[in-house]
Amino acid sequence: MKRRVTLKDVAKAAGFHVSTVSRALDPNNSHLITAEVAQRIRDVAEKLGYRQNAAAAALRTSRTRMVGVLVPDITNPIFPPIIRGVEDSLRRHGYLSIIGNTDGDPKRESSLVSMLQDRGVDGFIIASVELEDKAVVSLVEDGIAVVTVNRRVDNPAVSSVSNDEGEGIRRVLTHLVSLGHERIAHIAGSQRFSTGANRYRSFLEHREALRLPADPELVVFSNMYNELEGERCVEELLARGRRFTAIVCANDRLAVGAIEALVRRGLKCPDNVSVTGFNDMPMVDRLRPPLTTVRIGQYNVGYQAGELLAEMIGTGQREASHVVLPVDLVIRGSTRALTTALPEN
Amino acid sequence: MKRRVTLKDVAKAAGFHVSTVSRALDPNNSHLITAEVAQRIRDVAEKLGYRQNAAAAALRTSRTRMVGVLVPDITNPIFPPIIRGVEDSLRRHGYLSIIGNTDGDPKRESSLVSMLQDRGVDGFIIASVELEDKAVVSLVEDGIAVVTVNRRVDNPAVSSVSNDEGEGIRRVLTHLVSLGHERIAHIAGSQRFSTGANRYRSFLEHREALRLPADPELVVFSNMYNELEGERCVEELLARGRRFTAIVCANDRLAVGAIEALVRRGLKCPDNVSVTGFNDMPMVDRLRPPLTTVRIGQYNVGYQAGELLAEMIGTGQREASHVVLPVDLVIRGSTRALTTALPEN
DNA sequence: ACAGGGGGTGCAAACGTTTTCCAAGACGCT
DNA sequence: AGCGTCTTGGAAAACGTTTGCACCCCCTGT
Repeated sequence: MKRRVTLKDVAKAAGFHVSTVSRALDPNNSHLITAEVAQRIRDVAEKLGYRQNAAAAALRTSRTRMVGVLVPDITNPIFPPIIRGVEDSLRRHGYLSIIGNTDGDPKRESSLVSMLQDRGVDGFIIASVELEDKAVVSLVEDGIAVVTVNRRVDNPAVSSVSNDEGEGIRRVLTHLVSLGHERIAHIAGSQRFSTGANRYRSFLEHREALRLPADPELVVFSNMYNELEGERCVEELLARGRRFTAIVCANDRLAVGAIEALVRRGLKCPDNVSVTGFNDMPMVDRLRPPLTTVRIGQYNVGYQAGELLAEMIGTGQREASHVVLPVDLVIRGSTRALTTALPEN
Repeated sequence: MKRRVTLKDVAKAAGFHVSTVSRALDPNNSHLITAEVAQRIRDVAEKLGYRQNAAAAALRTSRTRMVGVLVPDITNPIFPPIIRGVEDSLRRHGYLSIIGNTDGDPKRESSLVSMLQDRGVDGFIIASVELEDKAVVSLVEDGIAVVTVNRRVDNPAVSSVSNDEGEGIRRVLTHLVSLGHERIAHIAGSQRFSTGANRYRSFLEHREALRLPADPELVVFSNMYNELEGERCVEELLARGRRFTAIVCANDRLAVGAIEALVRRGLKCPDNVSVTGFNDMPMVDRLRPPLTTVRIGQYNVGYQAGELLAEMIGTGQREASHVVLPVDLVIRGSTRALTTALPEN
């Protein structure tokens, strides 16, 4: 384990002062140095295998070129592509991403945030955000660069990159209507999450625009985005005894659970009930039936968030911007036309 | 954005020298200080909201309390639970994990490694490893703490935490044999990966031990762990015209592709051919048919790797150890007894 | 009583950069 | 030729910690 090559070593070898070497090696300052000298220095540095000591640079500049990336749980298949997008984007700008899992717990989130602040990260990308998230808001108020991704905080001063959820829901509903469905239920996400709230709001909005029956009993709220909750919500829906021919779920995992519960109750999807999801998670195209869902550009959302953050850090600009990316409806086997031959029950 | 509180501030406020403060705040050195003084200093630090400047500490000690975690692709559902385990374990020891995706590309891997070395990480956990991985081996030779996880490098000096793959394959084979299968095919993983090589070797070994027909034409090698390769391999198997009643796949994704290709050729799983996977990925229990597979403790593998690495870093111990964790056979619907009369039909 | 010892604290020197401030020389302009 | 401006590169001061060493004081044993 040999000692690392420092600026001083390079300076000695090249016959210049360390400050000159520092300038020559920094693309932003190398113009202060005669091109020829700079080149010679770079050659020597290369030959000696010089590598900047990040800690020293960070100490001097108080910039670490690291950013914190907070997600609820990397194990949830929605997030890896987003993270991947973030990383790919940020790496191109020379930033390293440090990922933390919050488990959707505000305590854990703020503990992670302060842990990362101790490490001096230059900014945050946060996917793990509730509608009211004081930790995030206070970061922004402290002038730290923050971009929320996928979800959004209830405060326009916080930059965000998200999907056009309203459009996704609109597409789902018009698709179902075009298949003849009218009594359409909704398994909504938790209203603490911006996704849950958005999709629910859009559901109401477009249901009205499409002049569908506005029965409040057709909406049931889940507490978490998982299969079990999907099952529970279907049970509850059935218990209410209202007739419905389709269910719009706020999320794929809810939809998977919903289908499971329907089958258990002897109802077939899509024969008796059409079901839609949201997100287009991996594998949902391989289920029986393959899930009709809204595809969001997960990687792209992450990538754009990375770009936005890099720009905010680079320019010091703190004015919030809000990027909304388009979504696609993916029609598969879990939705089917409502034929009149079906019994009214 | 107020200035950060430094040791000096605390020292001034508490009326002690900064070195005393430093010692009081460091659990490893606080015993050098009168308990009462140490407590008073800690109180002051707390009140002022002192937070250590990680860059300065890293510069001084040349330890960053960060580790690099390299995986092929975080988007592959095998890895998130492993990463999660690694992170949870390392965080408990005060380390932050930096994740990098290598895409299985040795160039990218070594570029990431050196990028992380520049950042001065204290060690590496590497899941993205080929049987011969010079980058990894040279890290170890340089005295850097490295643990490979899930996969293993072809050099006993490199510590590893992995699954008992041989046992997994043995269980699969004995399960199939107990169902009456004899002509069992194998879709092997790429032999560049330790997983692929291990599972193939175990397949041969236990096939012989179980006195099954040893037809080399019943083995086909995939190039990558994905569904498309699974399909291709089944096509190839069918093209060879050998009879087989079961396929042991080196990986769940290969199995999913295999079933798809079988169906396309009019063969039903499990009715005509039983298929098994490996890994027990999320969702494979919800496929039709649900996949019989080998469950590996992904989270635990990661967690153990984290523990091992933390110990290596802490003690400076570089002697390699190899942890092998047990696996489980999960029997689901993709395997069925080979009988002419199906009772449950 | 005094030497020796040890525990507790202060001092100051690093760690490797970046960057401000200067000096000196080059060059252009009148 | 003289003056001012620009370019180039050197000196040195930080950045905030940790840590070997010196120092002081008090305690103890002979």
